Amino acid sequence: MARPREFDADAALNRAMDVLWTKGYQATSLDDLCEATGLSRSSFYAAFGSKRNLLLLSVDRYSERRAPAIAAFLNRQTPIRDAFAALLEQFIDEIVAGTGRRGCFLGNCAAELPRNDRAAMAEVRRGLDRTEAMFCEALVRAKERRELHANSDPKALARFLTAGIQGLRLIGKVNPERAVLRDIAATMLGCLDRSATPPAPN
Amino acid sequence: MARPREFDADAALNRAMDVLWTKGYQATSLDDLCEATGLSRSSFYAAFGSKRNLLLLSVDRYSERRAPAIAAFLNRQTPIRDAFAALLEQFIDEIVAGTGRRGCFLGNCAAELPRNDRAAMAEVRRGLDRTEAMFCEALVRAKERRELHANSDPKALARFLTAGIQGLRLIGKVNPERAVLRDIAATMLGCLDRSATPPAPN
DNA sequence: ATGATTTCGGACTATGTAGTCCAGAATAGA
DNA sequence: TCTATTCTGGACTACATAGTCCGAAATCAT
Repeated sequence: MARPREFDADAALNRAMDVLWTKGYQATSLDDLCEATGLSRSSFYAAFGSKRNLLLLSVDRYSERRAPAIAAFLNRQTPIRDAFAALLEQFIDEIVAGTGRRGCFLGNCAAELPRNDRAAMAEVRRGLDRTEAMFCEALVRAKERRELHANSDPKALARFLTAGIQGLRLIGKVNPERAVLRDIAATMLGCLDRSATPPAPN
Repeated sequence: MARPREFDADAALNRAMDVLWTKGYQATSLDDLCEATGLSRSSFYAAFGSKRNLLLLSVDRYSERRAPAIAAFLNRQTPIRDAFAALLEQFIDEIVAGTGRRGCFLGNCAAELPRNDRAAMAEVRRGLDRTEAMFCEALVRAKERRELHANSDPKALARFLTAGIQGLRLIGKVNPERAVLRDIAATMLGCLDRSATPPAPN
């Protein structure tokens, strides 16, 4: 029994996240956020509480939106090596094209946020843990399919791939050359080959 | 024939770099820098021109200071694999201890700086290229010593290791657990083994 | 000592910032 | 229509910021 809000808080969060991702937290002003979302200051504070709180919401939203995109690669009916190759290839394509030049939002936050902001750090960590877990599950399944050696360690591989992708995307911000990124990705994938079971000779 | 300056510009730059490294560029105020260096505002501007210019100088200084530390590892008379293992181990020790929790200054800058700041990006890139080149030279020497397979690609390996270390240090900011970092480092080193020549059987 | 010259401390400016607040607009129910 | 309730625009506050400026202090050559 009152005036309904004139904006879609969910869409506003998406747009706000996008600005934080592109410009970085510190470099984004409230005016930037209000402009991007179309909200007035009062609506902004009613919806998100504070700039700092918006960051936490944005990090969460980012990893929520990112999960299905990654899952799409990992759930393909192809060898796990090919799945990761395709995933890396897409990151590289986006970097070279320019759209991927802003890096990973989680990585950017990890680099930029002060160490004493424990809540934000925890939120970033949750996001990274999430993709690591997805990687790990896919690798376990691959191991069950005998695509990986019996002595390979899916968890270690997942951790490595998570870190490696962060490294790749970070380098991409500064050095967006396909040749460079391809070298990185190819060598990374070699780690999967190393723990891969060679195709049965019969 | 005039009053001599009362401070050591070189030492001031080191201290300023340290603050930028620890707090990040945007989050560091001129007051922070003046306090850390002991300079007054006028002296600061006389010495460094601007905050932005200090950043460029700091990035350069960082990679200058970092080079010999890395070289010390790579010039050891040990197999290249052991050299990198020791290097990674040290990064991990520093992260776990806390001193390494601020990450790599170059990586932090790459993540934080706006994409349109081409000069700063170029400076960061120069720093990363420098360590990549050092890695590459060491790997070429190792290949000549037959520690690596004849078909291994030192340049690709160097690029991979540069990116991988960035990933490791980034993860370390958020997830400073030895077990995690060890998994990452161990898997990374596996890429060297893969292109290593197995010890001669005789 | 004197004067030319440079450095230093810190006050000052102009702008940008996150966050608050309220008067008026818009709605839903009576 | 009238009222209670919620939303919105934007003015406003209080403070932090990067950078400027100038009088005073310190030095060196003469």
